[in-house]
Amino acid sequence: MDTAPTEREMEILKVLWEIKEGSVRDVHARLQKQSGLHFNTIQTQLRIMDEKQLVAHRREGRTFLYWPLCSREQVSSRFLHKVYDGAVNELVLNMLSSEKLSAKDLLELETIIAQARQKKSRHQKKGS
Amino acid sequence: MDTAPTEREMEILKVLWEIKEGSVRDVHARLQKQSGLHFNTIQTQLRIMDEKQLVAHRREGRTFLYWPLCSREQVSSRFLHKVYDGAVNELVLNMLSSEKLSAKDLLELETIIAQARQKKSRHQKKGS
DNA sequence: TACATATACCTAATTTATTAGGTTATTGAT
DNA sequence: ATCAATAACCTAATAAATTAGGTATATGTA
Repeated sequence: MDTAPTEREMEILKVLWEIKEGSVRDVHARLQKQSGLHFNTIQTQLRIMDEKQLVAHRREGRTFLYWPLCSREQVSSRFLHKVYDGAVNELVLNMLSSEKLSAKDLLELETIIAQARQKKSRHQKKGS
Repeated sequence: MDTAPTEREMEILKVLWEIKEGSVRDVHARLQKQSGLHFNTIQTQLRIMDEKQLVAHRREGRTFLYWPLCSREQVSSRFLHKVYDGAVNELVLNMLSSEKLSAKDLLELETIIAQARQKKSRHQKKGS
C-alpha cells in the first residue's frame, strides 16, 4: 500500500476488513443497498485495487476471492501522519471534543491507555 | 464542507490551519520545497477550494487572503465515521499498536482522558 | 515615463477515479 | 443437449483532480 485508498476504495476495503475474504458478488451484495453500484463496477474496482496492491486475490473454482492487503491500522496511521504529522495526542484531543463520548466510553479509553502504559514501563525496566 | 478534501487539498488546508490566513504566495512558499508545485497551480487549487467552500477569501489590497472553512477536527471526525463508523476506542486502540508512543506520551494521553471523564461526570451529576 | 514584478483571471491539457456495457466461457438445471 | 445464470475479461465513456500556460492589470522602482 503506497497509494492511499480513494473514497470508493475505502468502502470496498471496509467490506473486506469485515468479511476477511470475499468474491466480487460478496462485496457487491454488501455495497448494493447503500450505493446501488453495478456488479461490474465493483469487479473493475477490485481489479484496479489488485493492480495497486490494495488487495490480492486467489482463485476458488471459477470465482476470484479477494482480501485486503492494507489494514485499517495502516490507513489510520497514514491519516495520522498526513493530517497531524504523527501527533496522536492532538488527534485524541480533537476526538474528545468533536465526538460525544459517554462516561463509560471514556473510562474504557482510559483503561486501554493505562494498560498500554503499564505494559510499556514494565518492558522498559526489563530493558527491551 | 460537505465534500471531503482531496489529497492535495489536505496539504493546502494544513498550511492554512497553521498560518490561519494567507495569500497564494504564502501557501505556495510553504509547499514549494516539498512539492515543487507552480504558483498558478496553488492559485487554481485555492480557487476551486473556494468554490467548494473548503476555504474562503477576502481582498487585502491587490491580493487575496484565504482561510480554511474546514477544521482539522472536522476532517478527523469525518475520517472516524468513514473508517470506524464512529468507534473512537477502536481508532485509539489501533493508534496504540501502530504508533510507537513513549511512556510520557501515554501518561499525557491518560491524563487528557481522565480529565475529560471527570469533567463529564461532574456535569452529569449537575444534570447537564 | 518605462520597465520589471506580482497579482488575479481565464483556459485547457493531462491524469486519475468512477462507472458500466458488451463478450466469452463455464457451470448447473431442465 | 439446451438454456439460463454467473463468472472473468475487455473496453471505453464520463467525471473529477491536478497541473500549469497565457493574458491583463496594477504597483513600485530606476
